[in-house]
Amino acid sequence: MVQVNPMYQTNTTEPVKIREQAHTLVLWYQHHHRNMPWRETLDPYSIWVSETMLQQTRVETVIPYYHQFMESFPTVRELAAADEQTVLKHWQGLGYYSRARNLHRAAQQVVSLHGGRIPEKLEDFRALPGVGPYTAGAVFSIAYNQPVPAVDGNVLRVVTRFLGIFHPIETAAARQAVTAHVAKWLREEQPRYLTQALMELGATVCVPKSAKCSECPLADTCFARAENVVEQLPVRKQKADRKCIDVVALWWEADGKLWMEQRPDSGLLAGMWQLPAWEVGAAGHDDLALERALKERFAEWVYRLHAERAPAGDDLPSFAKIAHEKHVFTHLEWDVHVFRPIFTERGLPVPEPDHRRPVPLNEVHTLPLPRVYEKLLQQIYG
DNA sequence: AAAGCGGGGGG
DNA sequence: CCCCCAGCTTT
Repeated sequence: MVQVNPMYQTNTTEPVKIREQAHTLVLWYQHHHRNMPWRETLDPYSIWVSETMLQQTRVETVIPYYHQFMESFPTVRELAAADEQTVLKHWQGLGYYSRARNLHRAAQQVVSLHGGRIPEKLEDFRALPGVGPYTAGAVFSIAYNQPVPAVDGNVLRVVTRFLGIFHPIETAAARQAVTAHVAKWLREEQPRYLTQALMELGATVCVPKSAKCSECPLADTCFARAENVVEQLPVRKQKADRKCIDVVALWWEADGKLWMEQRPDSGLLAGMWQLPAWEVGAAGHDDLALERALKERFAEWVYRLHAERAPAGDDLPSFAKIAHEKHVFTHLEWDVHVFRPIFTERGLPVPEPDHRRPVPLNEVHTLPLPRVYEKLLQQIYG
């Protein structure tokens, strides 16, 4: 259990104070909120889509994706009926692609298990893939106006500052304390407005750096404001540092088609398409070492079914480097080096299409591509 | 509890 | 360069 500083406990947690705070928050929200596409509807499906896109993603980034997505999939039934690659294509560039695949599967479950209506029982909605405590709280409080807390990064920042919670926000104790306080506020106002007020306050006033405390409706009784520790909250644990990995990728064009590969069904960039590529270990290889590594992988792939025709080491085709792009993920870093084969006169065996297949050049852009490969293709096409 | 999972905007 | 964003799932 997280103890709130006793000095401020009476300021913040008395029932009459809770009511005042909730009222102040909603009043502030009604005067200062920004307009957003998903704030023009109470349709639970629309709000669910927007909340899913907004996970770990800024509002400005989401807006164009939201419009396109809702135009293509106006209802949960149309989303359920779409194929996964089409849904992923709509998500291209947003990141965290499991969100799209989970939302798609969840839509199918809504149709098959709930008759196409978004569940109104919290337990049922929460059981859908990709629906965690935040999303459930957001949809239920905003669309259904039910007092279910929606605690996101904004709310964690606002409330840890307001109450002076110094436990790292990754811990269950801190989140529980924040959630409990939000639950008290929710009972005093329309959940729909209270939830959005907290998020809006965190997004526009109680921001991570240079918070605008002079504009804050809670400034009077805010712990961090009074103690001058606004910039020190919330407390976060430090995360492990990134690994850097060299990746060799292949540009192999023949007969107007480009060899592409689909990534595995789980893990990083699951289900997305890229140039045939192989990770070759920690970054820092020189181009000669990279080419050598690619030769090995290439031979393993292309000559696998043609062992008798496999040329000896020096007779393998050589490769010319044609592009390079560094790409930073949250937990790792890729140095992607693209090589083009320089074919010998007798040519090469054609591999069996599996997760790799030749794609007509004018169809490559229809596949869902990770950002880094989007950039590389752009570089190479010119 | 910790790690895996994208991408970009802003200080 | 670092931080962190309307988080969820798996281990």
